[in-house]
Amino acid sequence: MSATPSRQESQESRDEILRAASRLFASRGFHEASMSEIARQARVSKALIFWHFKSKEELFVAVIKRLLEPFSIDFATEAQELDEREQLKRLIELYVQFVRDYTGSVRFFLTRLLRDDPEQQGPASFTEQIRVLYENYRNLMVDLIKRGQEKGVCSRRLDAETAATFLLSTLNGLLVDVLFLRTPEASFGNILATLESVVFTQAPTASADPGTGCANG
Amino acid sequence: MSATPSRQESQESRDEILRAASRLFASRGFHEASMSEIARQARVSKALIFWHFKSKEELFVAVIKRLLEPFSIDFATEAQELDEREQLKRLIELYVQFVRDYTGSVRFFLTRLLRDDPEQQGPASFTEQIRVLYENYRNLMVDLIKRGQEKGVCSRRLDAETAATFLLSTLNGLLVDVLFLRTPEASFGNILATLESVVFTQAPTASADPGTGCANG
DNA sequence: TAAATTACTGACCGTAAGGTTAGCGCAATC
DNA sequence: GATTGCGCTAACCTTACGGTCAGTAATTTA
Repeated sequence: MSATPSRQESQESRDEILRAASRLFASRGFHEASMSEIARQARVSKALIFWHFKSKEELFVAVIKRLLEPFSIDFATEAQELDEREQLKRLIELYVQFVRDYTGSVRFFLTRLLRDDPEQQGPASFTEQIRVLYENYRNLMVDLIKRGQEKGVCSRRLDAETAATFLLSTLNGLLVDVLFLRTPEASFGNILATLESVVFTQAPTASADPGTGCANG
Repeated sequence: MSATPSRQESQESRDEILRAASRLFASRGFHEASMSEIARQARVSKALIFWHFKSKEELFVAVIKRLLEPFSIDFATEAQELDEREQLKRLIELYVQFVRDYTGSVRFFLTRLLRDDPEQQGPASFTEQIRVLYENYRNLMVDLIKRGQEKGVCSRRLDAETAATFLLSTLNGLLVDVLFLRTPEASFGNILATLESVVFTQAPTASADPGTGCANG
């Protein structure tokens, strides 16, 4: 805990910088987050940042990498013995949980996604990375629904692709509501239940469920 | 079309500036859009911008006002003789259409919404304005659903508030999909149909509808 | 037609940004 | 125990920003 630099403290200062940078990039965006401010918050000199990372852009990329880490859920091995219904529920739960836990990062991602101008970007671009991640999650969902439909657990009213899009859209929308418009989360559970009533067939495993699924006039 | 300024050309140059500013603010955000670049694109001197608007912030506000104009839909008078079912459909259609027509503005709004940090803002803030607009739209929807439920046109499986949240969430999610992730719009129609099957009771006015609403096992 | 006003510009200013450089103190290597 | 190199900083450089100002040619007012 002294001012004597060592191999190990180098790593620590690097981390400190990444933490400060994450915070600032997330709350202000790339351009409004200044290197001086990052340095101040990380309690190091600005020059040290440029010693660790050769440009602001490189620092940014490092931050992104770090934020993206928790996304790599090894879902396949995590929830193998559950049936399709429960696996799907768990997948949705993971999504909601992730957004809750990493709200800052999600905001950050969305901001970047929104800003990056349409099309024409290298395949290694940030937008592309996120799209791939999202696609993977989505594919997992499509597979689950397909298998669920084969076993009669999922409704066939929509094909799996459409059902997944529907599911994800509503989840994303809920996310937008809470994140952007700051709607109270009151109706959240209710809505998830409705969602489930759309993708699943009638519940075999009973749970606290007020509505009985299908209303007619 | 000469270089002679006149009362009328003042208005024209002002418009030119607003157009350029809209474009740049939308594509780059507030901070990355520089006054010099706006001036260049509007083909006027930077000083003229400061003659029309006393600061960058003021220019920005003027741009916002302009972008917000098309939002004021006088829906009430537009679709009075339709029944609740058709009115709701029309309301959804308007939303989708708006997002399609003003994608740039919507991106812009979202970016702002995302950036403005949580809470603590004057009630006249931009975020607040948009939230009010959104609330109005939402209330319209809630009212329609309530009336629809009374007349048996809308399903009672969800209370009107929750149903509206559900509807809007999915719409927003679809929007995010198309806007952020650039998912093909293929499944769009299918999903809207599903949405309708959730909020409405069984269709009295028949249309091309493959699924029969309720599947069991 | 002289004075005042309007619409406009080029040159300029202070500030803050991203980035560089010269060099410091400490730790390990020989 | 001198030398090498790592971790780090203060001070500096260049560039681009938002914004100002003095001035000018045309138009309106008198």
